[in-house]
Amino acid sequence: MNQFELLQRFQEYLLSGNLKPGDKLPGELELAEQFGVSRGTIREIIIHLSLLGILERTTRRGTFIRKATCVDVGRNLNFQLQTIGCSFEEMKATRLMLETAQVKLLIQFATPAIIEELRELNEEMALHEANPDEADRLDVDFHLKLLEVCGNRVLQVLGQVIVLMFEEKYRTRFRTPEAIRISVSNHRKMLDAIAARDCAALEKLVKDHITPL
Amino acid sequence: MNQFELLQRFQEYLLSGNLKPGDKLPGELELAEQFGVSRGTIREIIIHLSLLGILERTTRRGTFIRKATCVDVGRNLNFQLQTIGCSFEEMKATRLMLETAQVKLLIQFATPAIIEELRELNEEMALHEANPDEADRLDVDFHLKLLEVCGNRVLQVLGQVIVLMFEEKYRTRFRTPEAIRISVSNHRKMLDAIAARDCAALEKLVKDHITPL
DNA sequence: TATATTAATTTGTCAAACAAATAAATACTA
DNA sequence: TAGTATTTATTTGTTTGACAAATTAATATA
Repeated sequence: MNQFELLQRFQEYLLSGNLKPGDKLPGELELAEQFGVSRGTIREIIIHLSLLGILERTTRRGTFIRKATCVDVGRNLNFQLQTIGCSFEEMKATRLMLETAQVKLLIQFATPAIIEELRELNEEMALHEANPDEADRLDVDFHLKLLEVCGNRVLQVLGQVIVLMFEEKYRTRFRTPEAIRISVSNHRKMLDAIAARDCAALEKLVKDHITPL
Repeated sequence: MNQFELLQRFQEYLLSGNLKPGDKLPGELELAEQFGVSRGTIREIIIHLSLLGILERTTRRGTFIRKATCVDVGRNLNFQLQTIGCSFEEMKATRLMLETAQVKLLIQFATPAIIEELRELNEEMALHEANPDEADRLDVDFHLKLLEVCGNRVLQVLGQVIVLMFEEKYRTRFRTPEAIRISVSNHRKMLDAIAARDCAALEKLVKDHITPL
């Protein structure tokens, strides 16, 4: 039995085990015995799933089921895409496409409370126009929050992948206070359009926000 | 140094190493020394990346850079999304979104030669309406080919992930000869619309193709 | 020079060991 | 008896060593 088969069996064990986030798995030795391999071998599988964010290992306490977040999934996918080698233009076009697709969902699902939350995030970003790193982080948070609001976890994962890739590539480009100011301003307009449930306006704003990058 | 940090360092090592698919990595012992850990520890990282499809391990020959295919990415992502618990409806909505976004690109990039190639794929599928497995495979091929034509690798990967996830879920659903016949027929109409460079028609066909699933 | 043999390399797998810290069990005291 | 302190067992994190098996490199031989 090779590693891929063992992983397959372990994944089935996880999916069919009525296991909830927070549940504790048996110890490594017990699992090893259960799957008929040594501790080291089953450890490699456990660690793989842990690095994927599906399991959580607490030292000297055990292995637990973890509720993998979309961020984890996105982070992994991001690295895999990087190994494939995609251009900035391709990323940009895809981002525009994804965010255009978000427009209708945002207008449908963004409650006033959510809009307020987004405004706060954006205004916090406005305070850091002299600190590109922090502004970048808040910009990512802003867009991840937008994705969360859409209520589609598949879209959310794909969108997060793009946002994370973008941030990683974008870090190397110039990030002047003025550019940050423009971003914040664009976000404000977008939030206004969402609040006004103005689909067409939001679509145009999204386009104008991404195209100049 | 924990495993996540080690993984990070190893990923940076891979990305910054001018390494091409097929290149051989140093042996496990050498890598262990290089990263200041034991063989078992670095092994766990290597195996993780191997299970992700980024590295390829050939027994008694060594570890090699692998050109991770979209299939690998899709396989992993599929499991991760399952652990998150994405619904079929979420997948369907995302697929509709992605394929709608493809419309313009298809009309722009699909040369007569490519359209002919797609027609052949589709007609081969028509021959297998009594064989759901084979028809499924050809259906996947058809959609993967469509994605390839769009000329955007990011979109391509995201689209492939969805198509592959779809196929995995869809396999469990009924696949009657009639359903396959309808799919083939839809594909024919789509190809006609592409050949005619009729954006609106294609968009509608895509929607009608996915919505009933 | 070409071939055959030998040696070195490398992964796949297991076993054993120890540190460190937690959790459980036990003993002790008021 | 109840609460606390101590001891023991458990469990992960990590390293080391070992061996099989097969490939690759080096060497010896014809």
